[in-house]
Amino acid sequence: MESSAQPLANNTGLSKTYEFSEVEKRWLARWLDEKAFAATMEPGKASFSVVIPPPNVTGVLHIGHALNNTLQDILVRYHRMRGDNTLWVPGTDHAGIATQNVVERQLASEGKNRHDLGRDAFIERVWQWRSEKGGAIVKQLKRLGASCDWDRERFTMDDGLSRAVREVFVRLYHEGLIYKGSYIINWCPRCHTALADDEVDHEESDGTLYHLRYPVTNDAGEAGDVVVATTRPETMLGDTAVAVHPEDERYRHLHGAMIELPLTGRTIPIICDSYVEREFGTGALKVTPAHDRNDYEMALRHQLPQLKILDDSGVMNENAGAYAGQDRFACRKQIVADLKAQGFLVKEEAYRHAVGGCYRCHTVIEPNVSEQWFVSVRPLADKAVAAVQSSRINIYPDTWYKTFYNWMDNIRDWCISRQIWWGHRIPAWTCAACSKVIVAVDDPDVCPFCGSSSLTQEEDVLDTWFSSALWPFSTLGWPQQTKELATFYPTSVLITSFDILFFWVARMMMMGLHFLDEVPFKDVYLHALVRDKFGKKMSKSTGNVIDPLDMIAQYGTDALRFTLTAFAAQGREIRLDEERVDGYRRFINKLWNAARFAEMHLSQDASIRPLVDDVHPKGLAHRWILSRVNATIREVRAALDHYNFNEAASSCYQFVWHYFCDWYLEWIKPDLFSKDAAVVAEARATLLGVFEQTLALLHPIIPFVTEEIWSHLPGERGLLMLAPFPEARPERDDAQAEEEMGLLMEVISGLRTIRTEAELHPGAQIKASIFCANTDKRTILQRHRSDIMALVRASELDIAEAGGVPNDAGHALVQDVELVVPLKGLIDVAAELEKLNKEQARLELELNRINTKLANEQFVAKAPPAVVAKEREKALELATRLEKILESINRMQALR
RNA sequence: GGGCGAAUAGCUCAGCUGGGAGAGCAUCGGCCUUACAAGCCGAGGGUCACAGGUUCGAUCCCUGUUUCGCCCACCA
Repeated sequence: MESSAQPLANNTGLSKTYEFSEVEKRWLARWLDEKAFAATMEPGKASFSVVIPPPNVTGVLHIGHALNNTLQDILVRYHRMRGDNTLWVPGTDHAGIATQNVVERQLASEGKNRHDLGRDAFIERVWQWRSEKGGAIVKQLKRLGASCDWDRERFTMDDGLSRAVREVFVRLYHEGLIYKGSYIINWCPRCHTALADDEVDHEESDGTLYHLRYPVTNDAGEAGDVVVATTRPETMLGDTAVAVHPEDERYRHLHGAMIELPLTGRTIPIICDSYVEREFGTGALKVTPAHDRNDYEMALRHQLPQLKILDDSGVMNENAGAYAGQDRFACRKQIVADLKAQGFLVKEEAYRHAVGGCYRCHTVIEPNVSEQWFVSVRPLADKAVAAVQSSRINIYPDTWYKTFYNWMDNIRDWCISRQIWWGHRIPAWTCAACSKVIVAVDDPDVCPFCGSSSLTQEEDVLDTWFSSALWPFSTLGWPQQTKELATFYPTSVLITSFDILFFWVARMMMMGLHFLDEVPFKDVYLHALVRDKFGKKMSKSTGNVIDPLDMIAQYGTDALRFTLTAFAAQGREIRLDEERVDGYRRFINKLWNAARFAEMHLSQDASIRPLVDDVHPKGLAHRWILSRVNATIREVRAALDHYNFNEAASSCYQFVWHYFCDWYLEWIKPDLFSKDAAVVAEARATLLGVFEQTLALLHPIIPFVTEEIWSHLPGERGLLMLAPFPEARPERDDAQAEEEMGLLMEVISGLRTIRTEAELHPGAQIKASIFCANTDKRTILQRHRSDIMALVRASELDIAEAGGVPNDAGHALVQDVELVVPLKGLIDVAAELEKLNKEQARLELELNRINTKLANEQFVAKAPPAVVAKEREKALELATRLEKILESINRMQALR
């Protein structure tokens, strides 16, 4: 057929501007309709699987989710395109306390509480809430483009997972790794439940350190005083001893003495314990075993009684005597006042210290002694540590290893019971007849020990993290031996935020290794927290929250995804700046416009064939861009294989904008418009081939725009998301083309610089000379003479071995090549000079005016300093501009 | 108290086992050149925190200092 020298009709399929909102909606629907995200389990293929860190069912998508799920989606799409059996399991977490709080608030607004409903009705109510509102985050994840296998969505409370929870609990119990015991735990007086150590947030706060005088009664008759220091004076009502360090000389005479505890009339002993820090406070420590962990442990060592003075709501109980019924903080004030009145308060000093709060509701937690269920984690932790040490699990970035080991070495038993209703109720029953405890997977009807049918199930539920710990295998069907489990366990990588390394990641390792004897995931990638651009944590109260849904609405999902990817450098906190999102939106737009250009040249050419493997274009630019594509493919693959997401993004960006658009497309324009059909065909084929590869390469990061463009490229094609991921083809590496293009690009840039510096009109045609003594380089330059001329707008270009540089010429040297552009005669010097002179006059006038103003003492003294400063700035600016104008004038005059 | 990390252009950051100091944004100058002014072509801008050391050579490795940030921890 005839080659077309005309641009093809403007009636292209791609709209002039990229309407991301419409495109995203359309493709998401299509992907879901076609079940393109569904896992495959074809024999003989490699497997790639990921389980989503299940967001709380109460959650809404925040920027952290957006980051987390973008990174997962990139890997999942990448591996799916590589042809692996790929599964991404989605789901949500029942989030015990958080969800119960939400529903309780709802009830409160109706003037009710959960006890009004009773346990069963309340749980029913939570399920109802979940079916109405619990799916919000799932929709948002879809909108983000998350290519999860949505038909496999799981919920930590659904039947299968609940079954797994029971199975695990029962097995651990019978192995002696779960036990019930009385111990001091963190108690939230608002949520009315125990909290694990890591569910307590310690925050610095300003408090007061009270020094209290306790009178000593000594049998020998030498009465004296001991002064103790405390931040929580109300707990003195529960003191059962005062401790001093055994080697503290100051208190040696008091060993074995007794103290008359003020306000209570109780008498308590002085004990010696080396836990006491002699340097702190007075060196004497009041001991309140029921309400302080260290005191509790000390009390065990000394067989001291535990006296509880607070109830579960943080209200003083009957043991508080006259203070019973007071709230703990009100009581604190009262006690201080009373002690002061009776002369027992020695001093108060301001004191900054860390106070523990409930991680859900931020209520100050109260250490409390109670009956709880625990997991003995030591044996489980040892397996996890061994797996990491032997590299069966790798952690990225590797800075986390040390933290991980350190934490695992100091791990304590895990308190797994929670005194709430929403969650997996502990599968333990007590027989009223024989008092034995039955722990079983299935609800027992009768006591297996005595046959009695009066069994009472444990009231407590399990810590939310208990079920999350099973997530990698419970979601795959365990305890059944499913095909999914066989295909996808262990999962390939876990991507999560570092702040749940211990809550969750470590516990998954323990459970996976214990029950399946295999790691739950081979790699762990811990990403940073997303902060604002000043490095501050985002929080509603600070008002610096960047809402991903806003970003999506404003800039598009792809722009947000690309931004997050570009920021995801390992081991670095992410300071998200909205301007960057806008910047990457422009990148998407650039890609869109390149697509429009490509489409213009490709769409109506029925004979167009994409580049096939055994065809090798001859044109330098084609060879060069194919070589660049190869390099980029390698970079992106290597980056993704090593979780260097930012590098993948930056390679793509560099390739698309600078190699492909700035150089390649500009370079091949003459080819595309050529009269020579072979030249046109080669250009079109290469353009199509390269563009296809580019889209495929970018797809994992920006799925929507790439899929849309892909669908408009000529030829029958399926979904891009299921197309093969590009592979580097060594036969297309072309060092020679890279070198030649490198030289030409430098020469062209050099000539452009001369043009710009000479202040030539960009449209003006120049006559340039190039002198190059190097024969090889000169040959290259001569071969591409017309390319150079096109790209620097030269009407004439001499390429010679050597020559002289005239005085009135722009001159530059790149790669041993002298670039010369004679300036004379290229522009209308007279007209230019007139323009410049006018500008000079204008600037001088203005400058004069400001200088006069600044010379005026009155002005400088009385005007607001900011105004004066601004005037000075302006003067400086004008002066520099004037200087430049004068330079130009000089140059012009030299040309005359 | 223990541990970890960071310090590179005005801003946000790359710089992946030692040899060229880089990107995006912002700034300045010039352009609506037939994909893109959401663009193009150019330009300016850095004692790579500081001080030592190793090396032919240090942003990079070592030591110390300073300043930030984070995590863990029972000093009441």
